[in-house]
Amino acid sequence: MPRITLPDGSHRDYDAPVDGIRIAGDIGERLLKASIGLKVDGEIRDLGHLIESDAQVSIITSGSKKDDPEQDALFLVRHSCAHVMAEAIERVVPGAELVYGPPTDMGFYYDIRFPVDRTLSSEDFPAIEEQMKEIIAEDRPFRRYQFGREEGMSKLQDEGSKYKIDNAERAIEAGSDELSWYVTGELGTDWEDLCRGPHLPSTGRIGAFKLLSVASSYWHGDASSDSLTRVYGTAFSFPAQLQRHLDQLEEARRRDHRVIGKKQNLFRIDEEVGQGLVLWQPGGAVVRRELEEFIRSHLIASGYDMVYTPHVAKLDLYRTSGHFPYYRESQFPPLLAAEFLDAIADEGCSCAELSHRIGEGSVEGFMLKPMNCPHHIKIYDAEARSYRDLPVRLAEFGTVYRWEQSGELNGLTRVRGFTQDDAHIFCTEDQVGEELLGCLSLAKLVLSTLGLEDYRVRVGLRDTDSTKYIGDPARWDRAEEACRQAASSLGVPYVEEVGEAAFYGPKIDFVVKDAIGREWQLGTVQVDYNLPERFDLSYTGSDNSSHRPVMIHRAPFGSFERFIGILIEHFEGAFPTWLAPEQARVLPISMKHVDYARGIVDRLVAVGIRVTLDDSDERVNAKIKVAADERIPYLLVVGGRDEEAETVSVRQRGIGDRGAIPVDAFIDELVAEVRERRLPMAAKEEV
RNA sequence: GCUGCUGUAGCUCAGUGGUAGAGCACGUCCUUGGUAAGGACGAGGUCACGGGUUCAAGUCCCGUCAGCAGCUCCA
Repeated sequence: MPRITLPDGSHRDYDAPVDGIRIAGDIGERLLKASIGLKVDGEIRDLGHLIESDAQVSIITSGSKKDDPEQDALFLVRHSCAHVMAEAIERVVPGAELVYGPPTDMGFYYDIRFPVDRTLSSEDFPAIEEQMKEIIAEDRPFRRYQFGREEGMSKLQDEGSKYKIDNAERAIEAGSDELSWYVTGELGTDWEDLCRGPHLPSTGRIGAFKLLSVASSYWHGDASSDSLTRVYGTAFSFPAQLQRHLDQLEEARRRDHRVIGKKQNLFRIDEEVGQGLVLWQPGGAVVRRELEEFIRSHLIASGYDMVYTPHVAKLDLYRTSGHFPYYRESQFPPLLAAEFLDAIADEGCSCAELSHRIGEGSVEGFMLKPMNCPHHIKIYDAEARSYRDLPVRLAEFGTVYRWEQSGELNGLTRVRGFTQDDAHIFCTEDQVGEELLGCLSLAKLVLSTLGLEDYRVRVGLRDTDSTKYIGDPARWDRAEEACRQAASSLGVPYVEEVGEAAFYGPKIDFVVKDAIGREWQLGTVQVDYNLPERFDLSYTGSDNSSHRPVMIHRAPFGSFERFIGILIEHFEGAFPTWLAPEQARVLPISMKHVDYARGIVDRLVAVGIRVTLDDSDERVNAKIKVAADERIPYLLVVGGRDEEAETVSVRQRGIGDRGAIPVDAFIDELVAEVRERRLPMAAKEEV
């Protein structure tokens, strides 16, 4: 006799198993009409799911646009839309084999194996969408049919899809007693798919959908397995929701750092220079330099020593550190010493053999550095260290080179040569906690100055069941506790992730949220017991005996390339004045006022402002349009009236025309804004 | 690396087998203009690169390189 407890705490008793249609109908006609599914003891179910015993039940409705924090309704809509799309694709492309089609955070996809002579492209979308509209218009019910294991498996054997058989085997392995199919309409005549569900009551409840893209994927995510075609789409209960989603995608495209970077001449990636290798144009170089100076000033104030190290080192260094040849796949190939090449050529060494020797690491030469730590370790080790010297904090904006797969490269956010805000702290074990907190606090300060106030940290811990971690478990426990402590005392949200530690120590990752709510993974802080061991580092303790220091790697912003890419998108190219490549532009009303304008430029240059003069023979309207498109923070319009009164007429980005301001007062204001690294008002509000 | 799409002027793009185009930017001239594009004229291209098909290729085919979306990867 099920007792159904509703979210408001009230309950209804039934004397027989009951489904959601009955429950919703008992509550009210309007609720029934809006109902699309159930949540039974936290699990999403079909609206028609039969509840046989006492349960907590809430009814999922297509509901109002804001009223679905759990996205349960979207889950149902999207999952069902994936089925509708699959049916449509099978109609359009006979012989397509379905593999797997789940909903995702933003929509859904279906992985499909196409006949060898057929591929799918976005040109096929209109035909598929047409079929989907028909299926939705028919408003066919989703019906669930369950079979026992044997019966279900034999049905699948008859159908003969190895992918679906595999799905079923996995479901059974995961403990499922039965297999279920969903039929879109009538069993035997309409389309069906092996599926765990749940689904909408009928296809007509899909209010709006759109196919978005096509990509390839691998069966089981395994690159050596079958290659599948993945079709992406998204779906909502209401057309207005879809439109808002598409608007958001448009907003993200407008902020694309690759587009803005090109338009504002911040950086270039030139194919003759190489994939993933960034050329910083003068404008982008200003942003980077300002950021470097800002971070450097905080590093120095926090007790770091700045160092410089070369971009290459001998392979031996990386044999000691373990980077070569172990991580060979993600490094640029070694630079082989000329003497070495000559010598093995004399021996008659073939290319194949040379390649093999590189693979096993038995070559002599140099390598572009994939990490800065070995160099910093050598600087630590250059002096005899005592416990009184610790912690030693060595910082460098160190450029490293990594051979990212070509498909991974993306603007500034994934590149092959990049400069980290890197530092290595050598300390005693007792100092680890305090040093971790110092790293996090420094990052917090920098992020808040840039208006990136919304972020969280992830603490990566070891999986105690695994054997891949090196070092003393007791020491691991202490280091993990120190990471937890540091993260929690920072006062920002943090999550712990077991199994995410590096093999050599636990770590803390930064994830920031930008102006439109997207999350970006920045850098990490990592505790390392491995490298001090490999390089046999030591310090003399107060007991006059030798001890092993602990190392902390920290690059909280990751790299300048990625960080600036994120900043470009965060600010939509409208940098705060202190970072803006061009901070002000003087716009004379006519050529008669160019001399006065030039005088203003000189005065601003004298106080360190980056300012230019627009002496083009254009009207002021045109000059403003051009400068506004370039997102210049201050436009100073000057004409006869200003010349007489010693003023500039200020147009401020984001505010508009502020009218005439005495030159001295404006200069004071601008200098103060830059010195204090103030944020533009708009950016602050949005965060 | 894999799949799909794309590569034409500095930028954004049109051009589907028959004499390379537009807008912006750039140059010259006219205009001397008070808050989001005044006007005229001009210069600018090995149509990514290499092969092939064809009387004829920016256009069709193959390969290479590069970009984009996703997959996989990210010490």
